[in-house]
Amino acid sequence: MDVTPQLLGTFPLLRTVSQAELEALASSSRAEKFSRRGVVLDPTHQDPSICFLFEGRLQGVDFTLDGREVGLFFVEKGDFCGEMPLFDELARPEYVIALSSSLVVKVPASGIKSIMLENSNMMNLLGNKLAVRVRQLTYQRSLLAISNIQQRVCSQLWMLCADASREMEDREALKAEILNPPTHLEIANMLSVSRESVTRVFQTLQNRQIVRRNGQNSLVIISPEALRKLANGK
Amino acid sequence: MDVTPQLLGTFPLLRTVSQAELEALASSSRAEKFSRRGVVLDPTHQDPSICFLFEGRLQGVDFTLDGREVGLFFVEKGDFCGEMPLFDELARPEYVIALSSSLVVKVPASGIKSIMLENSNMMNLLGNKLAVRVRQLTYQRSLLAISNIQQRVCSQLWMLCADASREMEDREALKAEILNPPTHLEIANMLSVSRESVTRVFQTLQNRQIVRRNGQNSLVIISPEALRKLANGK
DNA sequence: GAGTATTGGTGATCAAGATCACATTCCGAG
DNA sequence: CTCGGAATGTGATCTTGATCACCAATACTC
Repeated sequence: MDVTPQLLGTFPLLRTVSQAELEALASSSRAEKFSRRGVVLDPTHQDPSICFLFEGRLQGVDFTLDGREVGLFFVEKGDFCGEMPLFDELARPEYVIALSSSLVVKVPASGIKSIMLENSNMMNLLGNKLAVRVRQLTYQRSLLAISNIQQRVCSQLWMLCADASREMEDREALKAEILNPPTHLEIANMLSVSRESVTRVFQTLQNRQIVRRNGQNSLVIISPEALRKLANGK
Repeated sequence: MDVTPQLLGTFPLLRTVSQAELEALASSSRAEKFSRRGVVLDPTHQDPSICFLFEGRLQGVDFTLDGREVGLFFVEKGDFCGEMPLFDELARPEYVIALSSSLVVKVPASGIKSIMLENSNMMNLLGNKLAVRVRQLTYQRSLLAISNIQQRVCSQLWMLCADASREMEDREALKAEILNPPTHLEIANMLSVSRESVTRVFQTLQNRQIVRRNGQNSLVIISPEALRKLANGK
């Protein structure tokens, strides 16, 4: 499918890129469709590209030594992913799949790289992205270091909760709803605990009226305060 | 203590910075000495700085929710740390302490930031640093996801081994010696297992002639191959 | 609407590793 | 040299969560 310079210009990262450069990028880019669970980025692939998400939802995943799949981060509409090779020639640890049917624009990393070296606004956005990633990973690391399972699950829920409220641009009040919550199995894999343990934690949370399922794509946090306390082991 | 522009110029990151800019940086920098376990960087501190290590050895650390200290990465002579605030205004998750008596030069982040926006070589080095950090964290994350303790400890040893060989610029042959190895307790904290478990793993490794203590600041990997096998659960 | 895959729920058993309680060795400081 | 504090070594016990073996509900497909 064809990619127009106008389309590329709608993405925040490329807002400050000149018309001429956008045209050059557009001509070497291509739009691709992926269905649910389609592999958008594969680290083994040569010729790396940056993926701009036009429609749908993506997820960065990793694999444990024993082959389980673990969700790492989400990519929402208007955002991009695959930026690691811009800074690091070595094999990047990036696997990205589509969570729902998605439309992405793939732009070769080389093209972006030459532009970004001259464009400090872009550099800043990219650097910021990496910094956010470092913070996220550090937090995930600290989650995995928690030995008590109940705390671990609650902390993860707490993080999802915080993520959700950030997206809502509602920074003050913590939004007490998680949309499209991961399944028990997915949470279990993220935290490397057994699926059954996650289910049991959810049972006690529901019994104590701390969370509630609201249909299959919404989880309501009734009492964020109680959740936070459990997450901190009180 | 006074900082000369010449001194700053010796650091790889600042090699491409002009004399005039180095002078400006030098005048707002200061050299500081830290003794073992001194706090070099504190995230709660306002007015962030980049730390260039002139002499000694530093370590980035994090704290678990229950207050244990966990080593994350090392900073060697000639390297720098504290770069996160250059890309991210928000609270950075960086605590850096001195492992041995160290001499560092602290340069205000604001000064570096304005220079790096114009200096694409510097930008590249900084971006690369962040990318390396992301890869490291991803790997550490995957270590913590391993459920078997023996595998976990062996994987960590394997990583230390790889780190050591990278520093030696001896990329081909894996160096079979770890200098200044962490104590059992430190390894235990990194992997969030009990200190006793680490000791027991080391016992079996020594019994099987896979590793050997060589004085108190060297650990020799006699059979890297056997170690790798254990790390992969074989 | 029937059949199948996915998700969620629950008890019983079991093993790995945490915890506790020590002993020992090592090392630096005075 | 001696003292004190790390670091290491090792058994005994106990707890937690993994594993197994199911069932129930739901939703996805044909």
